[in-house]
Amino acid sequence: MKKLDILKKLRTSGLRPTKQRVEIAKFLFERDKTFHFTVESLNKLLEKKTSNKFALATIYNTVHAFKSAGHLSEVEVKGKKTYFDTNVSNHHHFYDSENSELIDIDSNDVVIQKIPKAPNGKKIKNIEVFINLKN
Amino acid sequence: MKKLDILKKLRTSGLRPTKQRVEIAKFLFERDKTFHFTVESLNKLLEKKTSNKFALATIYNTVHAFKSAGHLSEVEVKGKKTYFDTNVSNHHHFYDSENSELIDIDSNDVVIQKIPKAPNGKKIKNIEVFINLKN
DNA sequence: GTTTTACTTTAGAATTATTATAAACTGAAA
DNA sequence: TTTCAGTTTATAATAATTCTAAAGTAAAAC
Repeated sequence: MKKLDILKKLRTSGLRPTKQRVEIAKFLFERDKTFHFTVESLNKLLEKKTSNKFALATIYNTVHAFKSAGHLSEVEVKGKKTYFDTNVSNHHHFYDSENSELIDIDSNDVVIQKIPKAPNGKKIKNIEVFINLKN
Repeated sequence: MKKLDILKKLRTSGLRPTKQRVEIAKFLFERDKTFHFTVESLNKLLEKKTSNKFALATIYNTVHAFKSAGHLSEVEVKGKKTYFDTNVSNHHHFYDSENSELIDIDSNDVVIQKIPKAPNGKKIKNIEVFINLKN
């Protein structure tokens, strides 16, 4: 994803392309593979990789703004930190608790044959499959 | 589950049956349906239902002790609070984000036809299916 | 282009959930 | 009963996140 696309991505989702947002968006979205992170890990990586330093609150603000705009998704992981994922399409995860690592699973690699129907008056929004790993 | 069974349950898992543990265990395990809770919700319910009041730290200690002993399981739910479940068998969940409610799904009600193989050197520990609900 | 305006960033305080501490307490072994 | 290790408790500490309000800045209005 090129810089122009980043600007477009931000603008079309109603996010003013400030230098912080552009910098963070480039870091997050200019990559081939999907990227999983917590605010803490993102902060550390940004400190290393970019010359700019961002207030921690800015990273929280930005990540939430990106999530609300649909550019990031939140992943269910046990523990107190929130995990985010640059893959916003419908997909699943391996979770390796040894090193707290998430690995994407393509939606087509999981086939569910049978699921219960939703309770009274509710509908199914989405299904998330979590495969926990051990050594 | 009767009181004697509660005592046995605690003793056989190496937990000294103190009056706090017995009281909390009775509240958690003497019921037909499975029970989902956070430490906060459990604390509130215990305040109402029992005459005794427990230090918050005791509830944390006790819940963790029960979890370590295999009497409670932890459920993956987005957000910062930790959810626990009195159902420790292998099963799945509906999650209704409208009212932060978890509903158990019997293991047999979900059939997975195809899953990817685990990454290099890793094995699959377990599979958790999460069905998010909407209205 | 300058001014204005609304949105954004920032540092630090506040909040929330959880864990640690250390003194007092209590089951159960001796 | 005495002893002792395990437990409870109030409180302090920590960790992750959110709030606040002042200063900064992108983009609209002039």
